[in-house]
Amino acid sequence: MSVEIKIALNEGLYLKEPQDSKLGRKIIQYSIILIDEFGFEAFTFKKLAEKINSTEASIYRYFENKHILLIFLVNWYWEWVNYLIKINTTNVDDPHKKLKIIIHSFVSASQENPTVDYVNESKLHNIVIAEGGKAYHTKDVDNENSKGFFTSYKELANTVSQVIIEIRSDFKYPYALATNLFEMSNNHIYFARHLPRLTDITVVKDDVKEVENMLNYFADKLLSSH
Amino acid sequence: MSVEIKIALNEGLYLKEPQDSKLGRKIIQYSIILIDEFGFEAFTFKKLAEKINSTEASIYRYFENKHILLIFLVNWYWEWVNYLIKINTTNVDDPHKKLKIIIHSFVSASQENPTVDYVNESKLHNIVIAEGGKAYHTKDVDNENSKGFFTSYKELANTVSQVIIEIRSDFKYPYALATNLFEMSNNHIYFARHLPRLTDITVVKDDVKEVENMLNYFADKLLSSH
DNA sequence: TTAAAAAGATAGTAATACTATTATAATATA
DNA sequence: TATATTATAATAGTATTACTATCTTTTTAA
Repeated sequence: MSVEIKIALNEGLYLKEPQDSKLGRKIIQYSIILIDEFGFEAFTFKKLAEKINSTEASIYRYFENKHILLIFLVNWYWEWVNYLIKINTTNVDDPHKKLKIIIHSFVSASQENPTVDYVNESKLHNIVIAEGGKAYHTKDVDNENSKGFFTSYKELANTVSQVIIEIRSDFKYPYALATNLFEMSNNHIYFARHLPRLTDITVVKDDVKEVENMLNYFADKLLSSH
Repeated sequence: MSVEIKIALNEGLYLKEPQDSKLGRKIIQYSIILIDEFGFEAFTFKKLAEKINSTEASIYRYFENKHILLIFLVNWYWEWVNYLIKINTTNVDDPHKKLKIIIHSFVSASQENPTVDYVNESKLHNIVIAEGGKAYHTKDVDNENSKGFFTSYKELANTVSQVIIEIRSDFKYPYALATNLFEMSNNHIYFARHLPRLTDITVVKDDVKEVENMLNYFADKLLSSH
């Protein structure tokens, strides 16, 4: 038995649902590979078209431009993490345990099953780490936000904040802590790899347990009652 | 009496020191204004040249490209904040007080004196908030890091981490907390303005006291001894 | 089998991110 | 004050990027 997953994303993010056609899935698959390899700035639809033996024009039938494609991919990741958190926390009652599972999902969702065959979750996580902020750090953010392009992130923040409130209902900053744990996870994996003097932890060969320990320490301390 | 400040930055960041000539200072001044107005992606040397009645070629004599210019500006900000922290914490012995001053500098360095006449510190802070991450989220980060392009951020992180260690010498994550306070400050000002459901605080008319309170709360709680 | 939809092929445009060259203006030094 | 040096401006040009348009061929679905 295999589990079929199709992650439903805001319809404004694509001109034609890429998950429903062969070419669309190839666009997702190879855009992840190329953005991971060359970085977002050097990534172009032309290079992608060459890679998948298609044309720029065909790719433009799916995505308005590469910026929207990036938002699509990052949303996919947010949804994916939210989905994993949900299945991994069902039947878990202790909110402290739930938060540990959440933090584990933040640092290593990419190593989880089930996987979607045209998405390399590990590379996608690297894209979120290195380029994710560019999805919403743009002059068009208010307009894009009004179209619901960042709803998945808000839902993820909401999921996490609910658990935080379960732990301590009087905690003043549940949303900020939720987003901060997510951002901090990505930031410090990036720092450990590229700017190690900006952090205390190390990441050796994708072993992110130090990041996980740090996030658990921060969360526990911030949510402790004394 | 006026205080002359010249912030010394890594020499690899420019082809010719822009702070030493009229045109160079105009490039700094109006690049800040234009990046703040149009965002980094839509900002071009051509637009800047038109704005200051000069030419693209002349600007290219100062900066290799707009990405390096962004790194220059962000470095300028990091140095500026570090400088303010230093003068505002001299003769302050209590490290708790020092950390409060640091946090105040993070959220509102731009409202401090003394100022440099060709730098609008408030707009520069907005650039750091909205575009700052793009300075080091690039495929070239390791190469640029090896040239010392991010030294100012590391020095800032070091300054702050020393104070953290003064407060609690056994704290395991002084650098991570230092950078996290800085990143969190910028992130949550941005979230409050553009993606309010990702945070708990509000920022009305550049009044960032809620962010400041939140950072103080986080820092105190994380560094409390029980 | 046939029509509709999807994809491919090709061409073209405006803007971007530069580089090169030459001319002119400002400044520094003898 | 003349002259050399340097800085800036003016102009032109190129490769690449980020698209748009149109037409043909292939695939799929009724």
